[in-house]
Amino acid sequence: MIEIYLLEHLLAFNEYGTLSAAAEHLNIAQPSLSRSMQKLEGILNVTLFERQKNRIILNETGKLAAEYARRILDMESEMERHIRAFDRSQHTLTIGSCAPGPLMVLLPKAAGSFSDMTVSSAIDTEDNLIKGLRNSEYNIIILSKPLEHEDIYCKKYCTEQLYLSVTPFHPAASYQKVSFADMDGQNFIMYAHVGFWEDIVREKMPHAKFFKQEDMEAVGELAHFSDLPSFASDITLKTMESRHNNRIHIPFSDSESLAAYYLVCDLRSKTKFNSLFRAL
Amino acid sequence: MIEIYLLEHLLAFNEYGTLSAAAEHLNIAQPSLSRSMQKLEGILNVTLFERQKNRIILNETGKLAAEYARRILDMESEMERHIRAFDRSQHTLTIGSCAPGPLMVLLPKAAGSFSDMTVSSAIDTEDNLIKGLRNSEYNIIILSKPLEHEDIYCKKYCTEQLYLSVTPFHPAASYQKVSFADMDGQNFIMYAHVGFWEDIVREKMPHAKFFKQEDMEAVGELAHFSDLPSFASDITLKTMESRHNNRIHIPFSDSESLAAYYLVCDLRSKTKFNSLFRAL
DNA sequence: ATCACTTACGGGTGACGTAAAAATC
DNA sequence: GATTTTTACGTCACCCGTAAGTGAT
Repeated sequence: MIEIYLLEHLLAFNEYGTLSAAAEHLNIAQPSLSRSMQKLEGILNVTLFERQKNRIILNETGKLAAEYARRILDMESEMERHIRAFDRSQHTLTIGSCAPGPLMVLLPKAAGSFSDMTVSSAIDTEDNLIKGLRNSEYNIIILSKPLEHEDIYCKKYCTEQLYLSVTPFHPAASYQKVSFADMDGQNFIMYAHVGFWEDIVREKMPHAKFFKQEDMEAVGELAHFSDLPSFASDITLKTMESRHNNRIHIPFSDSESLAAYYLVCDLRSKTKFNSLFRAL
Repeated sequence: MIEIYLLEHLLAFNEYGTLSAAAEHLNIAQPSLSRSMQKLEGILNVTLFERQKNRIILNETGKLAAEYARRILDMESEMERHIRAFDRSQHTLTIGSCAPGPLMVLLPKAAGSFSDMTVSSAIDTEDNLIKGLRNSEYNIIILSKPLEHEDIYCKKYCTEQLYLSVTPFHPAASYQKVSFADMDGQNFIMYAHVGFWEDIVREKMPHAKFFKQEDMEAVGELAHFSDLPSFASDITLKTMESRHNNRIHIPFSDSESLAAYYLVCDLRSKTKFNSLFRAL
């Protein structure tokens, strides 16, 4: 059998035209390369070069050999790349969600159920989530609507109620409930990665402005030191105690302010996640 | 890079299920194979096996690796096979003909023009000749009709006149000319590989019987020691003097008994054969 | 003289074999 | 006890580098 290093040497010679130049690029001595080419000819029992006294050129057979060398080396590279990627995917659980709320609940449990795996997560649009599930970029996705399909497992997970978060001095502070219409036109502090919530508040409060903060900490800081209203939810109020500071939280009354979440995964991989699903 | 021997080892393990069995078939010691598998994992920086105390099994990543190993080794085998075949074809000139006559003239000249190449020849049907030229099984073919095509070079080569060969005691021995109809119904000795001539004599003498001889020598022997008529041509009479022994040769009068031959080759390879074509 | 290739020779890596240990059946 | 895998250790092959030689530019 022809070992890979011989194919690499052949390919380098094909690329650089002389043994010396190719040897230079391969970081080996030139006589080594000379011997490699002779060895190749010996293994194949075929002449690959036209040899002049101080010049060596691939003949037609040699060019064919170089072509095969290229293909084989390409396939080896692909093998290494693909196997490493596959191994990564075997040890990584990627969860995509249409909103951060359900991740706050799910991620700790996932980390517990799959302690040997790296759990990563992302907020994405529902369309991208579904696409990503199909091409294995996501292992589990969380949608705000159920997804019915023969190859898909889908299970209702939890709900999330949106709250308005204001200082005690805000006019709405004494309300029991508040509607989007009540707050339209005001300026809000908002976390940048709220997923589908952004679509909802922009649609329901078309005249409002939203000061988006990339950093979750920044939202807390700004809310603490400014009078601007912001958002919260039953989930964030439970998981992030700090958000209560000096703020009054009033549930929105509109039906859109109550979201239902659905856990979705590929039916083939459902068994892998059963331990997690049962723990919910 | 992963050397080929590692892929061979992996594939053998995949096939035989245990290191010991695979090592046996590879004709290496079993610890060597154990180390090869560890080395593979090291190069890829990936776990390929589920290891129990005295058992080792490919995991999903390992199965994927074995699949790639199979593909790469298959491609290597194909490379070796193809290159050796190509090299052979580079040193072999294969001439196919619809009849043996023109080969008798052409082969010596081809051997002279291409002294560094092996010249081989075959008699075949015209359909097979044309197919064989297209897929490079033949480099040059000789047809009884011209072949017009944009990628094809075609040149009139020579003619061949068919003769009847009889003993002086045969009724036809005194004829100046003889027609196929005159001889229909008689028994002939015939060389088995006369190509398209067989179609012609069978068609023109539907009631004749032909005793086909695989061996060219056998035709001469039988003709010498029997009274049965046989065939000759202006070409065979010129190139094989022995055929004259005790025989009278009378030309057939039918138009079909005069064949015209055409040299045909691929237009791309015409330059390679120019020296031969000019020598004609 | 410089460049390009080949041959000759010595060195070090690493692939292999043998031996032995540990674990399972 | 038989089988299977892993670790340890010594050996030898072979791949590489250096040096030297030949021929061409």
